[in-house]
Amino acid sequence: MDVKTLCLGVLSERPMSGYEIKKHFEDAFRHFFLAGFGSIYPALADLARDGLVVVESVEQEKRPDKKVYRITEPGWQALSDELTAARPQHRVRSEFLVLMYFAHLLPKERVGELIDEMTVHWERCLHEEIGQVEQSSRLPGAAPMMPGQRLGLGYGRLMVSTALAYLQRQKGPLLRELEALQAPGTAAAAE
Amino acid sequence: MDVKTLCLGVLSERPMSGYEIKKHFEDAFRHFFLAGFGSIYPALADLARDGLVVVESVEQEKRPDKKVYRITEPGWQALSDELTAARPQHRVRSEFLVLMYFAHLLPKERVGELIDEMTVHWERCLHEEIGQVEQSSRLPGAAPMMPGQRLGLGYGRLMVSTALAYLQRQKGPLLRELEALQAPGTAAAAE
DNA sequence: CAAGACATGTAAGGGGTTACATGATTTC
DNA sequence: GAAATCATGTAACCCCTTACATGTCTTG
Repeated sequence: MDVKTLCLGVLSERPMSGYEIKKHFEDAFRHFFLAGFGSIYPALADLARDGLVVVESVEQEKRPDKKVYRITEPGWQALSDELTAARPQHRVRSEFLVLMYFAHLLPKERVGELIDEMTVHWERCLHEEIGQVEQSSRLPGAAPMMPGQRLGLGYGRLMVSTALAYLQRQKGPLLRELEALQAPGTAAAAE
Repeated sequence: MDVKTLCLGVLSERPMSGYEIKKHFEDAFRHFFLAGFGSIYPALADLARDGLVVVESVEQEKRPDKKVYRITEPGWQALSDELTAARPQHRVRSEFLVLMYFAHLLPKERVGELIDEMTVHWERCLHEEIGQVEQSSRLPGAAPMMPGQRLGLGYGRLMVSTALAYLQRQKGPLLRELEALQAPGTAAAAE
């Protein structure tokens, strides 16, 4: 499943510009799918070329023109086909855990810093997410969240908070074990 | 951080062939970093070209020759530099959660199947992992696990089992909500 | 006055996945 | 007899990331 399908997907909710699509990506599936302008704009151009979306230029005052994309009938069909054919994959690529795996090769101060950095990152994730959920639920007329969207959001929050708690539990013990390794009787310094 | 660094990393434990490195990747960091032969073999060739590893061809009876790679002094330095410079990133790419996000566009039977498929996958993950941990701890002389390695393994197990429990909790409610959406008074079938 | 939001794109490059190519041995 | 394990590699391709390029308006 590629960025094109994701664009079609968000356009199934309502017409949007490329810029808005990126924001929507960040709001809706930040913790399981990300894409930059460099992938979104070419994807939209491809979709338009293939007739899966139509474009309308909207002039704006005091702003650059906006190109609003709207999904077409063939677009709905393509989206449906794509969603039906897609395998439910799920991959994690974590440089952080790789670094932890090799923690015994690093100074233990650095290991502590890495854990702290990850902690801060995940805490920000959690707060931003909660903020957004409150935003959407606050607006009375806003489109109600679909059940699957709630599931995804709940999943993200659960994973991040679980990971955070685990890290906090493990940090102390890990650093103590590393210390014990690096100085078993203070005799290992000279090779 | 790329496959080259990961190869150097596992070679810091002991000399290995490309084939063994792939197995090690699968054993040690299956749930946060994967690489196929198509990335490992070229990576090893690059490392050898740059003098970060040396190769020794080992002839075998009834088997193709093996090329055993060993890390060099410059290799240790490069590994150290790489680990020091690396940012602790952590990305998830989940087609499964994208599919759940668009669950309302799918037949609810398909949604159930997707959840079941993911459940089976994660259950297998968990069992294989437990099997491997038991294997390594059973062998008395085997290299004891480094603290960071235990952390990574624990993280993986916790995440997978948490995700599994969440999915099982949410499956029923999700399907019921989708049903309610698709038939609000049995009137939505005709567009 | 700087930073960030709004707004759209291109081009190069990098890195990984997939498929192809080959072949013996062991296990079910 | 088929499938899995052991064993190494190449080549094409695809997709994404990053950097570049441009400009206004608003907010701190």
